[in-house]
Amino acid sequence: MEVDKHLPKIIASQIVTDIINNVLESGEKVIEERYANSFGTSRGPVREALYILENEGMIERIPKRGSFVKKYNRQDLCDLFEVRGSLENMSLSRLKYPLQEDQVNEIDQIISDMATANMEVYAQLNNDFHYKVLSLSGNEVYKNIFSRLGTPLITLQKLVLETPESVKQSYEEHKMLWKAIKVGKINLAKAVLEDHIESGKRRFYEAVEKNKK
Amino acid sequence: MEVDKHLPKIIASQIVTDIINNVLESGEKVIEERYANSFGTSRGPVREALYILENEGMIERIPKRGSFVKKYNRQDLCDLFEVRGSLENMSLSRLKYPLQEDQVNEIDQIISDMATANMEVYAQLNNDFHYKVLSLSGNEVYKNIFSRLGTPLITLQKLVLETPESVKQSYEEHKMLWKAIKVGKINLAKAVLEDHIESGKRRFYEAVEKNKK
DNA sequence: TAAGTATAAATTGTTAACAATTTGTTGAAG
DNA sequence: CTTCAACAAATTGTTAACAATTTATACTTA
Repeated sequence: MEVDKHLPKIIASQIVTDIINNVLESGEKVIEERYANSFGTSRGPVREALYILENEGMIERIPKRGSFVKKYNRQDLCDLFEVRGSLENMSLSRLKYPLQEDQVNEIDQIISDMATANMEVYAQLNNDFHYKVLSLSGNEVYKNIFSRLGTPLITLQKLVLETPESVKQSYEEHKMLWKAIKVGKINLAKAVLEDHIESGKRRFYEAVEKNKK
Repeated sequence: MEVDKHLPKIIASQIVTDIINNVLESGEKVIEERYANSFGTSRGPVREALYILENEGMIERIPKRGSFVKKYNRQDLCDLFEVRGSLENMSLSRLKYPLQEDQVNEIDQIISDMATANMEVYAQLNNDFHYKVLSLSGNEVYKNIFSRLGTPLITLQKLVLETPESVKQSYEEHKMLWKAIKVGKINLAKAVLEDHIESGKRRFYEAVEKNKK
């Protein structure tokens, strides 16, 4: 990971961490001055961080009221899955073969890392995988939109991937998808992707039901 | 139009106007102090306006370098069309009949206004139409993403809708699409939408070719 | 002239104080 | 007990000055 000296981004990343770890709860107000104090800065950079996070879909800013941790309901999260999948599906139509070797190697590495990753790491690798696959098409617009959808999904992947079995199943799906892409079977890849999205949604619903109890 | 007293939004809207009217050219640097002076404010609110516009895809902010009017190439714009269409397509699957009467009336009104609108107004109405259609599904995530794609498209619609004939053709397409939605023929609507996207892209390419000369 | 370097100017980043607004609290009136 | 108004506290919005950085300019040297 590269170190980013841009202060607002550092603060933004800390806020995301706090959201993931439930230091900040869903719907909670994020008070500028508190983060300013905890970083020993003024409110300016915190403000900018909040704008960045609004862009990433983690924060909802209401003028003169404040910034709140964005609440997603079940439907919202399924929609995020769905839109992300749809973008990825479209990007598959754009692939140019042969694929670039370095990009292939990167994704190979992600798949390989997935095999032994714990839940937290897996959630991040999962996001990386989908981002890299989308990036294969070289499409800037898709990449841009994707990166705006990804962050909320990472935070919820932890919930979805509750059991080792669901991680295992997700892993197998990724391996299958990647194989289909590598050998250029686009239509197969699209079908696998569609299945992957469906089972992702299903796992998500199951996890939510479980958490209710 | 409602008056918004939130200063950064007012400034943001002025910057968008300047971009549309080519007062600010594509790729040009937007200097904070100039807008601060022209509004008689400090740089703070201008800064926030630029954050907002970054979120809307109109501005690209590069840390410590500045804010630039975002450049879109032909491929980017086609992709924006495509993603917007894809979102709209997905939302069509979510429609619940009977449609809400007030929403139907609003869209009827837009279609009606389109008949006599000039190019500038038409571009805005066009965006409104697609947004309202998407909103019929009540899907917050789709609406959210859509509103992040829309602004750059408005600015370019003026280019696409150069001739009265292309406006006329676009108008007929919208009428057809809306009719199909109203009578609940979703699959027909999807087909019409797909055509609409394709012809939109085609008109865009033609416009670009023309402008080259 | 060309390339590189020191300097100056312009611009963005950050801060701390103040203004405006919203939110919370208390107490009086019904 | 509830409702409402006045006040107090907390928080966001804005400002102006200063710091850090980038960009432009002029100058030196080969």
